[in-house]
Amino acid sequence: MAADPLSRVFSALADPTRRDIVARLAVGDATVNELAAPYDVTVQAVSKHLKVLEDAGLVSRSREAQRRPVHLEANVFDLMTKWIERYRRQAEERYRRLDDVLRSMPDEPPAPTRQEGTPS
Amino acid sequence: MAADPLSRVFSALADPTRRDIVARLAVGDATVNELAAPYDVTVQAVSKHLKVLEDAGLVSRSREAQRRPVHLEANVFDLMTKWIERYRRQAEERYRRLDDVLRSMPDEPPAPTRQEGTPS
DNA sequence: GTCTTTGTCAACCGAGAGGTTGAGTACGAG
DNA sequence: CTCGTACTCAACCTCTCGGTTGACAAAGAC
Repeated sequence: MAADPLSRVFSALADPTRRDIVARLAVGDATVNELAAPYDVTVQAVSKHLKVLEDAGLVSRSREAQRRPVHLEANVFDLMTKWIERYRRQAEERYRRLDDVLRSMPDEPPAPTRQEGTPS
Repeated sequence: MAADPLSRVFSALADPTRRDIVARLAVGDATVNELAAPYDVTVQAVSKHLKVLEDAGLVSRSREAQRRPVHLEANVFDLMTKWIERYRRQAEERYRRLDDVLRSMPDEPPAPTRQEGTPS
């Protein structure tokens, strides 16, 4: 089922229906039937989607009579955001440095490390 | 192949190998063979992973003799970050409001809207 | 008690993902 | 031109995913 938490969260949100459900839940808690209403799929299918979201930690389900209100756990987003920010920053930093290097390189390329066009 | 861009990006990053490749590329561009080296899978498999990343817009491949240097396109992360931030903020805002309501509710619960026990 | 509502579980199905091997392409080196 | 290197394309295989139907559990309503 994808062992690591990060894979679970990413793959949970890789489905448009599930992202839609998350968007709906951001407004407020809802029952399974309420969540299923907008889509032309069976309630069972939505129940499966909720299980995926729950396994990813994005959602929690409590018990209340025969209803199972679904609640969005927004804090799990942090896991993704941290991962994304880390590599974006790293890549942008690298880009900035490369830019500096290119700027401080008037004519003579001093032994390129690897990857280089050094066009004409 | 998942029509919408957001699904493509999320599902591209749902695989640990692909996230690893992204992490590697954040350090600097690399060829397919260099990227394949750390893993015990064939070069073809890595090439497929790169195609997925490329289709998601996370990566670009140029031509340089017979090498195909792979480059990380960090700006696509924005798509995800925006989506995530939107609903996280919304959910947190909702939580804050609920908190306010609970705080400004001394004893008497004034007509519960939905979902409520309010026993006896 | 029986009936209805709400939701889950199990089994099945078709499509796609991720892996393999094998052949083919593109390019520089000799 | 021939050879080796770097990579991709095609076919195949297995396993997972999203959907279905059908049966079941749990808890009010009557």
